[in-house]
Amino acid sequence: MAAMTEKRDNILDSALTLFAERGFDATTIPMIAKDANVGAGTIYRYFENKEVLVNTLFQYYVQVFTELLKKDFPEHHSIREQFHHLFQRMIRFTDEQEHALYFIKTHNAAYFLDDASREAFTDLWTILRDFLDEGKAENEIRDLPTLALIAIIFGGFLELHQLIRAGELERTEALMQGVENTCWDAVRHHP
Amino acid sequence: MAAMTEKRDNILDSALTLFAERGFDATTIPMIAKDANVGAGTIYRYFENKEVLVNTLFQYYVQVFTELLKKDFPEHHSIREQFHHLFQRMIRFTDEQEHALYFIKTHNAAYFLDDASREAFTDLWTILRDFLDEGKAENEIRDLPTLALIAIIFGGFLELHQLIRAGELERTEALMQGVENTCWDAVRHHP
Amino acid sequence: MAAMTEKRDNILDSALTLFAERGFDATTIPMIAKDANVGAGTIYRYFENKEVLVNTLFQYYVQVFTELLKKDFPEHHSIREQFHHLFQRMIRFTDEQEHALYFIKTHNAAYFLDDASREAFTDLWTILRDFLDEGKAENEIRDLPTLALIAIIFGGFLELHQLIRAGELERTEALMQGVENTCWDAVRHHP
Amino acid sequence: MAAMTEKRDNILDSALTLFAERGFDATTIPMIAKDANVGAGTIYRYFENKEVLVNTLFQYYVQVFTELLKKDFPEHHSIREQFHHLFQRMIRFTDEQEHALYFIKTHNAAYFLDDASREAFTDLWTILRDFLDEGKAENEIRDLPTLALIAIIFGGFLELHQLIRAGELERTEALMQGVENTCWDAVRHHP
DNA sequence: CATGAATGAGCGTTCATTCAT
DNA sequence: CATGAATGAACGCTCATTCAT
Repeated sequence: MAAMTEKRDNILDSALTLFAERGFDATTIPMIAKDANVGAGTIYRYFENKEVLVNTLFQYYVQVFTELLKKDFPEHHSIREQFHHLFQRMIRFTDEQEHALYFIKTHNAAYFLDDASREAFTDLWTILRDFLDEGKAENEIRDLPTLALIAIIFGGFLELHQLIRAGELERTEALMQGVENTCWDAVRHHP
Repeated sequence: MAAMTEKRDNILDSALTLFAERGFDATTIPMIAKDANVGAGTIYRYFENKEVLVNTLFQYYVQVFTELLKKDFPEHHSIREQFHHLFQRMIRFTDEQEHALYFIKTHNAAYFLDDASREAFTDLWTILRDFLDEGKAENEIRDLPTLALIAIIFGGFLELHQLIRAGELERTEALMQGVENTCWDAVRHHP
Repeated sequence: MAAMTEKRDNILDSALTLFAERGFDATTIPMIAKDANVGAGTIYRYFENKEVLVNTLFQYYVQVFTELLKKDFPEHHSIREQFHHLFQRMIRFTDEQEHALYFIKTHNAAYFLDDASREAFTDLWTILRDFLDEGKAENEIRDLPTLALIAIIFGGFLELHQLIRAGELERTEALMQGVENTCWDAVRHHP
Repeated sequence: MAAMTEKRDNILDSALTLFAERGFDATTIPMIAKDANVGAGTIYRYFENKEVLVNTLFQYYVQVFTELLKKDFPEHHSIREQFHHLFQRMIRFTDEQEHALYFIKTHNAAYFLDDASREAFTDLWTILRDFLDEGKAENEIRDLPTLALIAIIFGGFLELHQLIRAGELERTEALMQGVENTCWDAVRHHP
């Protein structure tokens, strides 16, 4: 059972790893096929072409990430606690899905992303946007365009994640704690 | 007059934009040629090959940026004033060459960079590292790995810059002022 | 049946003809592909690149020729009979593969030949050299540098072969007989 | 004076040397221009294109060679003396025009030769043809198709010349004497 | 006339995509 | 359905040829 989509999943898994490790342009379809133990032609039974494959992958992991952030969101707790929730989930996502966030980070501005992918990425931002807007209303968050604040937190966090992935920085609890504080100090309202 | 290097400059300009927007691998020589309004072969009169072109470009903008940061650096002023200098120069650099910093950030670890490019990048890196290390020594900057601090500032700032370029955010003096404060609050030591 | 290597053989056949007629440098991959009725990319399924193709071809025909000369060599017969054996086999080789010997002769000193090709050619050379040296030792062959004798026989024979191929001379048994005698009179010791 | 064709001569000289040393395909127009101390465009003032240049060159030297063989031909001497004359002139031509015969030898079957070049080459053979026909009539020359005899002498001689040029054989008087005897023994009538 | 910067066709090669099996 | 051999468009790059100076 479930054999019908097994190949599809293998293809997606292999594609994720290879896109993260080598990038979209340097990853060939035969490479993915070999890693997924399928024929090159088989990939085209599940995905119209290479761009559809990468967009499918991108949207899937952006949605997984989005849902992870949303789930168990401490609606009625303090802004600081909500920030902690979001930040910890971001960290958890990078821990659980070794390649996913790196793939998202390195491909989120790519020329081949379609509207659905860009929209999914925007949805991800919406969570942060709503949170920050609420925080600004409560005077807990700095009065700067919300988009700008997201860019700073997200851009900073992803850049850091990239360094950890590249092995240039060690992922310790202390570091993650420090980064959370850093990002919080960046966006919080300073009296 | 000055027509002798006009084509070379057009090529470099087109290459910068395309490398920044699509990346080195996804940018083809015919694309650059078309954008620069020259024949594909003409590019090879000025640059030995595609890798020499990208390295020339990389070194040029890294050096321009490095010199811009170094010039008039307020050596004996406060860490905050030094931060202000660096941040304003970074803003000025992105204003003057909207693609250059993004190009540098997305290509600084690329497989095709030669020794001169890596060296130039190290020089740039050194300015920021020395500044942050000095700041940490004076207890003015947060005690986090220097690499992490640079990642957060750059990652955040560039993500923002992308939004401005995309027209999603308007570049006002007030915004830039706010972003500088945000980044300062991120990295400064909070007593 | 046997369809699996049909394309490979077509490619080799076309390459042999074109390399012989135009030379390696003037023969393009598209030319070979067109002549072999395959796509240009197909050639690269069978041969890593153009140089591997030409080396494969070279080694193959040098070996075929070498073995043809060696087989049934009348070791203990007279020099004249040995000469007859070698000459008849050379004629047979050109009859069976009209371009092969000319291809070998025009490419045996080429810059793109690899070690295996040079070695194979040396083996071929050795047969003729040993025969002529033995003949000189027995005072049956003219006392001229062995290299010169080989050059004269091969140069003469191939020039003639070209005339036959061009249709300017008819290949009759009498002609071949006459040519063998001519070449023998060229190299034999005249008392 | 004579300045008007000086450039043309320089171009032809450089082309001869380069075609002989590297072959037609591996010689570029800029190479010839540089060696001849003219601009690349200048070559096109004197020769319509690269093929016209190589054909002009080919025809010129084939004619020079042809005339050298014809001049002072010992019409009423013995066949053997006439053969000696022709052979010595062949040798003299290779001595005087270091690159010319090698160029002719390596390019006489090339795909780019036009009708005039092939005709000139045929004219060269005509001298040998008339001589051999006369010799056959006098029963001094072997009874084999004249074309075949020319191929053997000429092919053999040129192949040998190539070895000398390549440095694999030393050009001594004894060798040249031996080669003449070899060729004579090849074509003469053996009673 | 002479030039050489500029061009673009065509090279060797790769790889996304197709389709006969 | 699954495959991988085959394809050909498009890559980076070279160089014969043109033409503004």
